[in-house]
Amino acid sequence: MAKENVEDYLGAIYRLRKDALTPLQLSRLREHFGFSRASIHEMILKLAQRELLSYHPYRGVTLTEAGETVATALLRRHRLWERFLTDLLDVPWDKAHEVAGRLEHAAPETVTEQLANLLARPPHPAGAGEPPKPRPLRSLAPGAECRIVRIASESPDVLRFLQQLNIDPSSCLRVVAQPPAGTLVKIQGENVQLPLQVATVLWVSLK
Amino acid sequence: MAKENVEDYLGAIYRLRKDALTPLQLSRLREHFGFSRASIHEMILKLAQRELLSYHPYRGVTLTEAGETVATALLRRHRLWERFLTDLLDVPWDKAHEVAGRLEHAAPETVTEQLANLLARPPHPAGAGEPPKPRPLRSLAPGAECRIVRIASESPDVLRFLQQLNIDPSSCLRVVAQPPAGTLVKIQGENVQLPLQVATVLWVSLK
DNA sequence: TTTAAGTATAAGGCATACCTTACAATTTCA
DNA sequence: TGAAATTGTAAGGTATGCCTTATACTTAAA
Repeated sequence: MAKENVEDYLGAIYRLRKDALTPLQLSRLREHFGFSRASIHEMILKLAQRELLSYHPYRGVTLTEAGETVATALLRRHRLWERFLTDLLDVPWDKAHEVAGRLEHAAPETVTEQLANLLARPPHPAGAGEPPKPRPLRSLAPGAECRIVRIASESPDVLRFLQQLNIDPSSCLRVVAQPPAGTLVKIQGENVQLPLQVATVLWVSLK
Repeated sequence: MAKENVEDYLGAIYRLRKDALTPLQLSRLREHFGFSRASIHEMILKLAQRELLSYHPYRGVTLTEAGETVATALLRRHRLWERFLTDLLDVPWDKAHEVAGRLEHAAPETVTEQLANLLARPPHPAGAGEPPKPRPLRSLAPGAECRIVRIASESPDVLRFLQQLNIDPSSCLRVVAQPPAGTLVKIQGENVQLPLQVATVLWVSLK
């Protein structure tokens, strides 16, 4: 059983199960990977046997402690490679996510830690006080100016949408309106309507 | 047929066939990969069918133009990742070789080119004149001072030997003697006898 | 020229992670 | 409560890249 697949499954479960209260249904995994029901099921049984997760038929799966350790380590590596790609290599945001998904498996722990050191040298050595806490974009009142700090989605559709508008973490914008259908923002001098699907995954920090 | 395997075979053939005059025997590949004769044979037939190489039974294989293109591109990527790992992440030389062997498959061409840009910014912005041309260590007379610039081998034994002595590209040394059995050098204040197997793969630039 | 060493090839196997099809069990909701 | 939708499970299949064993062929050296 390939280490890479194990990690991918555990990582996906960790990330998809935002709501830590309920188990993650296998159909969510099915959507995510695009594999057949039977394949997902097969893998889940194997992972359960290894005690990396527990499986409750008709309910879903939950990571065990061991499984969560693997998943969080993977996530850390993923984020580091992603930052390396975007910050140092200027790879566009959505592509970085994809490539990081492969690099994260290729480099051993020790190497990734070195990568963390490299990235630790910040390009903008921090100013004075604490940075403002991130908040969901949807929580802002019209008129607010902010900077995007996180994109809480991995959906290719969402990432591509943002990519096309040249929006990435660090983009600055002003909220124009918050109609129910989404959020209207002014970014780089242009008014843009962000559909709910997109607006809800953006986290920003106020200016 | 996985892209990765194809590349590994073509890359190995390219590198092992130093002497471009004669085809590379399958037994060399067998030594290199440690696979069975039958497995090597099987892959070679597939690659020949794709016209990435030509196979002459009992003689060996030669890369076609297409095959060579793949191999040289791979080699370039390999070297870039290797430099990234050693120069920016301080990964030890032998480990960098191994890890680069996996990273080189994970990143697409475009990303690797960005990596080349990143590495192009030299840490020691070049001084005045041209850097001295590299020469084989064995060609130096006793007394010569030099810096290692290249290790023209991928044998794990050689790399490990050098690693243990803390010798890597950038190490400085002085030639003490050139007996037939190898090269006696003074490095970091210590006299070390480099066996021929090692001495012949070291390229240096004079100080 | 014969023989040993090296090389080619065929045939059959294994494990993995996918697949489809078909059917059974459970849950949800009208 | 009963039908519809979802989910689980079994059975059998595919492709890949590796394996071993066995036999046949070629080369090179005595």
